[in-house]
Parts: sequence; structure tokens; C-alpha cells
Amino acid sequence: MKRNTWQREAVREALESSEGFVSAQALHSRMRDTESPIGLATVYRALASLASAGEADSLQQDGESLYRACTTSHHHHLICRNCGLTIEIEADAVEAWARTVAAEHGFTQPSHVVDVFGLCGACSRAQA
Amino acid sequence: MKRNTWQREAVREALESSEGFVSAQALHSRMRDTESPIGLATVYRALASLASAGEADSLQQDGESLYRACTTSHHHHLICRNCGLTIEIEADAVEAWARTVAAEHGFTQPSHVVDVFGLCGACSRAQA
DNA sequence: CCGCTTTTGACAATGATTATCAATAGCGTT
DNA sequence: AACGCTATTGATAATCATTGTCAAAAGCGG
Repeated sequence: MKRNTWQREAVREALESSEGFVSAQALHSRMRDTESPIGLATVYRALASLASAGEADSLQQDGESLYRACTTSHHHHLICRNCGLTIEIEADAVEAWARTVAAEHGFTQPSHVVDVFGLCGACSRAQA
Repeated sequence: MKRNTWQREAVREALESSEGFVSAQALHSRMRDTESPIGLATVYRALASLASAGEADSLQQDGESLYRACTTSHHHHLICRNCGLTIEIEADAVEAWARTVAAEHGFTQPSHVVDVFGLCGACSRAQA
């Protein structure tokens, strides 16, 4: 049976109070600073559990997995390469396109990864 | 100055003769089996170089980077989760959508990651 | 409160990738 | 063709995120 622990809840709350995507390591160290001590392995397990339950998004950048609390059911992201600012975007057209493309080629159980990266307004100006 | 070495060329050829995406490790071991010996670090460097020069696609699955020779200028992929079969897909509509979304939010230098995963026809039948 | 089982957490282990650095090999020059 | 300079290679060590291990701690039903 699945049990409720304060650790799992703490990870969920920490994730929800985060801006943009965070790595498991970053979330862990932030939790160690503020809240009660929690093990690193536990953070990893809680994040994986949240992600597979559909309560968190995950994406892979460089060699690490980043997580974010899911607000709406399904959406994509516009992410600043420099500062990490993340904007959620809806794209029904893209959803439909992905399903169509998969079906056209005989693929079943389609899922997709759609993320747009760029430099946000502030970082664009800073770079100039 | 950039120099031409047989190693870099060998990696390019090995990548072009591969079906679907391959990891650096897999490409290295295949090269060790058939062609002349080459260092693992060199394969990593060559792949990174090809990817940043736009001559190879890369995507991250689980914790590793997978590479594939670029045939056309820009495209996306439909990938079988089970057997790795990869189909290249063109999606001008998605390209345009990504640029539009980025611009709407003040983002510059947009790039995007768009991949569709699923089970190919053969694997769908095998699973049933 | 008991007992059973899941979960935790400190630490070790893994596995992909990158850094190190001496030896090698392009390539322009002589 | 040999020379010199420097980019590149490659064996190995180092790094770093993530996962496995397993004894101790903590849910939860009875």
C-alpha cells in the first residue's frame, strides 16, 4: 500500500513554490537550508514518483533532469537559456499534429516532447 | 586552426552508416569492432563537434545523449520507444509556431526540441 | 499497542561524460 | 623533405548526477 509521509508532501510543496524548472540536487539543497532535513535519495524518489503520477513535468537539459510542478493538465514550455525563466504555453494545434503524425506512420501510444528555448527579453538586452 | 584527422572523418562516416540514434558509447564500441582503434574521448569530442556544427542531431534520453547524422537541414523525429526505429518528419507548421510563440513573449534566438515518441506498428503488435 | 511492510537516509556503487597531460600528427614554412 | 608549432589524440583519472543497498524508522490496519 502507498503511504503518506511528510517527506513526499514536503517535496511536492517545495516544487510548487519553485520558479521554473529545478534539478533534484537544487531542490534538495534548498530544502536542507530552510525546512527539516531530508535525504537526497528521498528527493530523487519523490520527484520520480510525482513525475510518473503526472503531477510534475520533467525535461532533460545537459546531463540532468529538471522538474516542475504541473499546474494544468498538459502544456509545453518556453524557457530562457540564460536565466531559466519559464513560461507555460498551450498548443492544442501541436497536440493534434503529434497525434496525427504518429497515427500516419502506424505508431500507437504517442507522447511527445515539445519545448522552445530562447533568450528572454531581459537577457536579450543584457547580452547586447 | 582546425585540422582534418582521419578520426573525425571516421566518426562522421560511422554516424552516417547508423540506423536511428546511437549513443557515443555504442558508436565507439561498433567502431572498435570493425574499423581501426579510436579513443572513446575522441568519439565524444567528434560527436559534440558535429552536433555544434549542425551536422548531427542530438537528443537526450534517460541519462545519455544520442546522436544521428543530419540529412536535411532541419527536421524532427518520430521514435519508437521500444525498438528505436526513427522516422524523420518535416513540420513547417511547428517551426512557424515555435518562432511565433517565442516572439510573442519577447524571446530572441529561438530554438526548439520537438520529438514524438510511441510504439511503431511492429512493436504495437508484438505487445498485444 | 502490535506487527507487518513501506519508506527513509547515509553511503557505496554505477555509468555517462569530461578533464588531464604527455605523445602524436596536421600543416604551413623553410 | 625536414622543422617547428600547435591542435588533436587517447589512456586514464576525475567528476557528477543518479541509483542500489540495507538496516533503522515510521505508516497504518488490526
